[in-house]
Amino acid sequence: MRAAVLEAAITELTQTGYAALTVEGVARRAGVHKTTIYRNWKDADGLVADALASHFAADIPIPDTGAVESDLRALARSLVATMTTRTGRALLTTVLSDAVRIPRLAEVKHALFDDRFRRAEPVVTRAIERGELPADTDPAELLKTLAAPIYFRLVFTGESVDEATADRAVRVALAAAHARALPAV
Amino acid sequence: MRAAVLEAAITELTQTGYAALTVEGVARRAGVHKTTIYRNWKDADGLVADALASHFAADIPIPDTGAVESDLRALARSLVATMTTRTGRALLTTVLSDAVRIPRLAEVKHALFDDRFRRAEPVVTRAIERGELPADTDPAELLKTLAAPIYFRLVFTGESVDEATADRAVRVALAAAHARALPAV
Amino acid sequence: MRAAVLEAAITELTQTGYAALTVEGVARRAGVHKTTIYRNWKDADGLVADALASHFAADIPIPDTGAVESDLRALARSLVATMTTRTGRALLTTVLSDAVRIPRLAEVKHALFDDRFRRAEPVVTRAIERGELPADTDPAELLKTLAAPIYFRLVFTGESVDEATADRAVRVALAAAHARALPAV
Amino acid sequence: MRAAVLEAAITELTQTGYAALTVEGVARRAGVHKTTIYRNWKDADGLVADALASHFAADIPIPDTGAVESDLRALARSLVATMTTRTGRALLTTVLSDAVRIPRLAEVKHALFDDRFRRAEPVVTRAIERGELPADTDPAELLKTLAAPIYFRLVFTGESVDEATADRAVRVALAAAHARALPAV
DNA sequence: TGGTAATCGAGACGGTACGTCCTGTCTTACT
DNA sequence: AGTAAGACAGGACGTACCGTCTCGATTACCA
Repeated sequence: MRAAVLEAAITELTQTGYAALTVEGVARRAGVHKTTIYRNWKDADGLVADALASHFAADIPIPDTGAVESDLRALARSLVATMTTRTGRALLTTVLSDAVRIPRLAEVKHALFDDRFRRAEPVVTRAIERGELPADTDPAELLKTLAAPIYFRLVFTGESVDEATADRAVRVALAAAHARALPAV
Repeated sequence: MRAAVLEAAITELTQTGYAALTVEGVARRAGVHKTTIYRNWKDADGLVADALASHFAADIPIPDTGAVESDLRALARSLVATMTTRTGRALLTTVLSDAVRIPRLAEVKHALFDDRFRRAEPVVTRAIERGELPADTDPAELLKTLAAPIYFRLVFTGESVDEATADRAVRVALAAAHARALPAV
Repeated sequence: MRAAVLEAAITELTQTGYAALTVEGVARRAGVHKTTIYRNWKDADGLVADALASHFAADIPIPDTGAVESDLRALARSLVATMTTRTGRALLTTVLSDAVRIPRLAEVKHALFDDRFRRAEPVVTRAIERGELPADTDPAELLKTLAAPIYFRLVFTGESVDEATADRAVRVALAAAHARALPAV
Repeated sequence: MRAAVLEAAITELTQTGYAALTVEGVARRAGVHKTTIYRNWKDADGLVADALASHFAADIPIPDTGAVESDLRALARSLVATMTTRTGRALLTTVLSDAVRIPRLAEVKHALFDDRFRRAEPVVTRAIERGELPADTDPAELLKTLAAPIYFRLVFTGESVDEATADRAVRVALAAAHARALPAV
């Protein structure tokens, strides 16, 4: 039952959007009574948070190719792949819509974005150990510089986002990392 | 009347958020009847779009200090200043909430981001003419690289965003611009 | 203009009924602006009252055939003819709907029903003078007895009302008039 | 709940009339939410029809005194008693207001008038069996002749209606019934 | 003939009610 | 004990009219 409801929630989310999602709609789609949902989740928000969390729970693999550039490229491309699906877009708009006000959504956002970066940090530390990056490189910072333009294009400008975008992000991030060691421009 | 409604909409937006905004609520706050709003705007969305547009209508000044770095710094800092107010944050999340589905919001988003960048392009072209940046630098691309990490922090990670963030963005953008002329890392 | 509005009101009355009649609807149909109606009539009720009064203003002829039975028959048949038209029915339901509460409608009712009887009284008094009816016959009473079953069928039972109904009403009224002179049954 | 709503509807009907009755008003008075009314009744009309039906549900007793005159007198007087209360008058005008257009009201009218007459027919048939009335007397016809002047005065002329009116109606009805056996006047 | 007044169309406004959809709580009955 | 079913109070939706108002534009009349 729980699974059916969560899946129905994801479907509604992708089809009608977060704003138009209703508990009754999810219940109908899941073939379940409204009260059943209210028994298991506090809100529509709680339900959506759970649905998103369980749907995106599958860990993304942390690449280890031996070279920082290909590692970063793999990371960036997997990010692009995740977020250009219909569901990925739904996730984005949902989480951006009102996460500030809805604690459960903020948690999901944290889990899906911040944690993802933290888990990828070894990619950077390994590169530092290999001497590919300056010793004082901040892994979190570099990864944000990597992700930022991708998310920016996804969310703000309507531009198409593809592997080329990912690769360009890698170049920018590496350039910035190397530049950090140089005197300010 | 129109002004009162738009202002009330902005207030509701900052206080209760986009999802919880109701036409009746705005009408109450503006001291206006619901039907008056429906006479002038098709939707709650249309109203919100108008409110956002009018709120951000004040043109940001395009700096021209004679040096690309200080120009970019001025741009980045003014962006940070705009978006770190309570209202700025609220409006930012509103615009992002479901612009995919709501054409009027998409228009506002376009006006708010794309147009803003276009108006700032002279900053980059002047720098190219002065020889501060490689001749093949893409102005739009550089400006996106500048804005991306700021918006990214504002929207995704809960980190504080301040002038230091702005300055760091300038460094990254310039590093990336110069690196474009070099062979790929 | 006045004429166009009154005519439009009658049309609306017959087509959509008194309850569903709106000032705006009448204005639309009359090709006139709403305010014009409000300038000339206090209410929808006032408008309807005027419309009915002017439409039914045409006096019914008072017959004088020389014999009470044919006089009454003419009266009854003209009543049937008036009230079985589409407009006549509209008049009936309008006037019955809420005349108690709406003074202007009560006036119209008075004008259209009571006065009509008063004008017909000579028919009875002439019959009394001719010796066709007992000297103590109450003209108003007799005419009400004549009209009552016709209106009753029109308004209460859905039965068809035609000339036969009119003639039957004449028989009953005359029987009652003659019986008045006899000892109570 | 149902009872509270129906009672509230009757009260609104007597106080403000059919035209001015609103679903929200009834809901307010009944201490019930608007949607509850819409769940149980299709329309304001349906609600009113139900309210009227339940209010007049109390069967009028069919008299059997052994003599036609006193039987008819009892019938006529009970009719007068029912319809001269404030509520009775209000409900009468409601039923007549627009029954042509509103099927539910037509049903109620049918139940209120036709059925009531049908139930009273034994009064007449017994009188025929006793030889008090001609064998070919049409019971329905006689009862209509009895009721017509009472309703006529109630609805059209503003005259007071009392027991004397009832008794006069009895005399007229009996005179007409006897006259039927005689050659036409 | 030119100004004044009346009359009109046009449409905005605050307001009431419409009938619908959804919320979140509750009770009942099944299983 | 958990569920389907569904009633309920409540809030908001977007629409149709209400009756009032202000604003020109058009007449028409009179000075």
